Amino acid sequence: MARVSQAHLDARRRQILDAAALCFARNGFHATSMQDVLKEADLSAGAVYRYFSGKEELIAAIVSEVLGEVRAAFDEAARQSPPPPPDLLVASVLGRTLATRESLTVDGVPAFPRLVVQAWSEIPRNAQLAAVLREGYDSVRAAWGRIVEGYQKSGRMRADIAPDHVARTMIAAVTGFIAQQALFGPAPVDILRDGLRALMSVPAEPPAGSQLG
Amino acid sequence: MARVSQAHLDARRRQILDAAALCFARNGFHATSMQDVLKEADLSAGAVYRYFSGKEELIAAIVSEVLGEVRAAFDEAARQSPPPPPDLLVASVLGRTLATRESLTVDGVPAFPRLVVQAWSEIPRNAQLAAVLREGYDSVRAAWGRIVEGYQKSGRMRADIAPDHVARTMIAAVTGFIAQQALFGPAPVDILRDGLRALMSVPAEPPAGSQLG
DNA sequence: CAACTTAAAACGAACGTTCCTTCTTGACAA
DNA sequence: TTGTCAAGAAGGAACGTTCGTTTTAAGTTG
Repeated sequence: MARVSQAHLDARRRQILDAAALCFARNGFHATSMQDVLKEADLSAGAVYRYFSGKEELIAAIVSEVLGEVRAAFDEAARQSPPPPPDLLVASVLGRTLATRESLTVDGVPAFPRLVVQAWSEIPRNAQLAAVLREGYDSVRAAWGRIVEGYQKSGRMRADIAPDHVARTMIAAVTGFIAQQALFGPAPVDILRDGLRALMSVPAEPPAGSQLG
Repeated sequence: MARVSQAHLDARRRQILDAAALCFARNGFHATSMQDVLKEADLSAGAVYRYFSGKEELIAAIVSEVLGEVRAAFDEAARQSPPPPPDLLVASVLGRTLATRESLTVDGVPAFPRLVVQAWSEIPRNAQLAAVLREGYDSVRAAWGRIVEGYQKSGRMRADIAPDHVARTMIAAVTGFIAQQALFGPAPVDILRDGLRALMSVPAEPPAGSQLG
């Protein structure tokens, strides 16, 4: 096989990445051997090492892809106009996240949430990945903070709390729910949306310093 | 050294566990070699293998400890009487979680949140740990569900949403914030408490089927 | 035929673990 | 109180295995 088409090269690369993602979702990055990946991809070592310089590059490629998908989901949700209320915003980013690579399953459950958790676990080890994640996180935080500011300026949300704190809280809700999916299997997005909606109906303590009756 | 006191044996065991926890928080379970642990514990292989049958047992011991601490934090928060409102409930469990093993730091930041994420990443690989986690999660979910029911019955929260959904949402918020700490370093608990408090001030969509003005 | 992909065997390094030795300790006899 | 001894904890080199990777040869296509 010589001078194959670019499409073929791309397909091979994707085939390897998909096989690796499956193995990684099953066993984690470092408990997965290259030979596991080779077997899953039904390819030989020579073939795989033509596309990736080694295991670390394979891990980095998948982590980047996963983090990129998550960030894209957050960004897309933030671009909705007009900005939906918090419960819908959170639900839409979660739905979009869980829709990525839906066909890639391990034991019948989606592999993607597990890959997200695996990616998190890899961050402390890799400064470059950490920088990418940090950049994406900061950007999402800022975008969501602006949306929260909108809530507050339009009077839909009390204004005595830093928008950034609310943004971080909403992000925590989404990522926490992704973790739940990774650990306990899939669940409808409605759970988080409704749960948030219920919380939104609870009367909170008044702002500190406010006049008491 | 022969027939040393039980206290000494316990101290050695803890010394090994602490060293391993530090290494694991730094590099993850499987990228940490036994020799890394030996060096960190300042002990020889013979010593460590007298207390643990192997690396897997070391990992299992630490994961169990970490999950146990997290579960204890959730349980303690749920035992508060009378049950605090959601923002305070969430803040108290988070505070309690982050207070565990506070002195165990890597690069100056607490190791515990990282260990939590590492534990999550290990779950798909180990059915026994998964069962332990599942049991703890279900129990916390049920306990928090009962609290939410209390909110609803006392009229502090709209009652048209399943208590379990709210419980899962609050758990997601806490775990998501733990993940943030693991990835981006420590942050005050107040962020999550205030963020939740702000969300609680947002008027939500009325229940489906409710009469429209 | 030329160019290049794939297969497969094999390599060195690093891993987890074991094994044997050395050293320490507490118990006990004198 | 002191000296001796057995028990067993710790040390550390060495083992076999497995890993990621490289190399070499065969195969395939334009």
